[in-house]
Amino acid sequence: MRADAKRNYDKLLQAAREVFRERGLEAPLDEVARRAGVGAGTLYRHFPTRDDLLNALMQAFIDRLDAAAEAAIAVDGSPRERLLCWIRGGVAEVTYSKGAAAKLTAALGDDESRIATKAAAFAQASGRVVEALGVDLRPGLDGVQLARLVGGLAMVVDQGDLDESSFAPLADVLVDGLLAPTVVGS
Amino acid sequence: MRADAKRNYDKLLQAAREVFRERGLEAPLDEVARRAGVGAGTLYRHFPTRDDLLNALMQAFIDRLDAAAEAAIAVDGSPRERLLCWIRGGVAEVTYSKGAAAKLTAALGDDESRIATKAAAFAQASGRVVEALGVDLRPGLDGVQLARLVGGLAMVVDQGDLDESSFAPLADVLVDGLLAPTVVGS
DNA sequence: ACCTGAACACCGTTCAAGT
DNA sequence: ACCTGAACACCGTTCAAGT
Repeated sequence: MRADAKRNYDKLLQAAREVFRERGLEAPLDEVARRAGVGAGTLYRHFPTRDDLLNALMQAFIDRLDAAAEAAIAVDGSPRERLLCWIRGGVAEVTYSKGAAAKLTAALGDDESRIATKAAAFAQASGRVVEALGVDLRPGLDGVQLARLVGGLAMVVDQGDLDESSFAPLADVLVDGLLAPTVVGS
Repeated sequence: MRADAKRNYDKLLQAAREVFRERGLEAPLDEVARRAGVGAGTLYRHFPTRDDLLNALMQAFIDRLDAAAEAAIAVDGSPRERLLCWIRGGVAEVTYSKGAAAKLTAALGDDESRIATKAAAFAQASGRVVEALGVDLRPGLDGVQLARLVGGLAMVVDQGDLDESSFAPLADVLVDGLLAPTVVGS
């Protein structure tokens, strides 16, 4: 890639990061080009669709999501506490940008999605938590299912601008439902 | 309301019902006006915003939701079966139109929403199920919380086009988390 | 009173002309 | 090769002119 192209590519990513954070993932793309100081055509050359731009932005997001999963697995406490840590961490990361939860959850079952690799990373991070919790979880649960539930809760938070006191009881319901019957109520 | 105005109002509702069903809740409004055979201005006179149009359409939807709640309460079986019936019925109604789940869930905590009355009806239907299940449910649960969880699951189904086999385990997680600890695992 | 539809605004997307 | 930005298309919304 030519030096000026690389520079424009980076300027677009930085501008998109700012614009999407301020105005959500449906923000006008011409604002992204304008703030990056490039023509509209340059944006479309580098990122043919909005989701391609989003996909490039999401690398850092996935890194944080992986870190949240590792942190949850490493929690020194009960299975319940480890699971709750992942649900809290996962929801917090996935709701970082308005609309991201819906896009990621939709991409979980769609290989054709432009952000399919990011959704797969979300499912894999969930899968690592599932494996770490092992027999403490209800049998048959897999990473995709857990990611869907975390994504669903994240969408509720995203749509409703829920604060901590509204979020906590919903997370509790999810945790109790996810734990193996013998552990529930302990 | 003048006779011709009433006629246009009804034609717009019928056209919107068809267009929203075919193309989702974000379908172009000029298509609604075109199919109703009226000018664009007439649409905006009767329904200043898209959500006002949606709100008018949703009356029938709320009636079906109420019926689903009554049916769940009347189920001759365990609390688990009654709750599962409501979750299945609620999700089925709320996902009837693509995008409806997200709109309704967002409106659950927003009195300013143009569909606030419909969201309130959703919460009340959930609340009736909560009351009917009484001590079988985890303590502290209210209709809004249950509606949020049903809405979250409905958004997951809506976003991912889930089939029955993918939906069932997620509904099971929710049911187990919602039941009182002493009942879980029975 | 209510309706029509042309007109304007906004934004996504393309492409001819430039460097 | 890559970039620019004018141009086109689409759709939401308004409003002057009609009935």
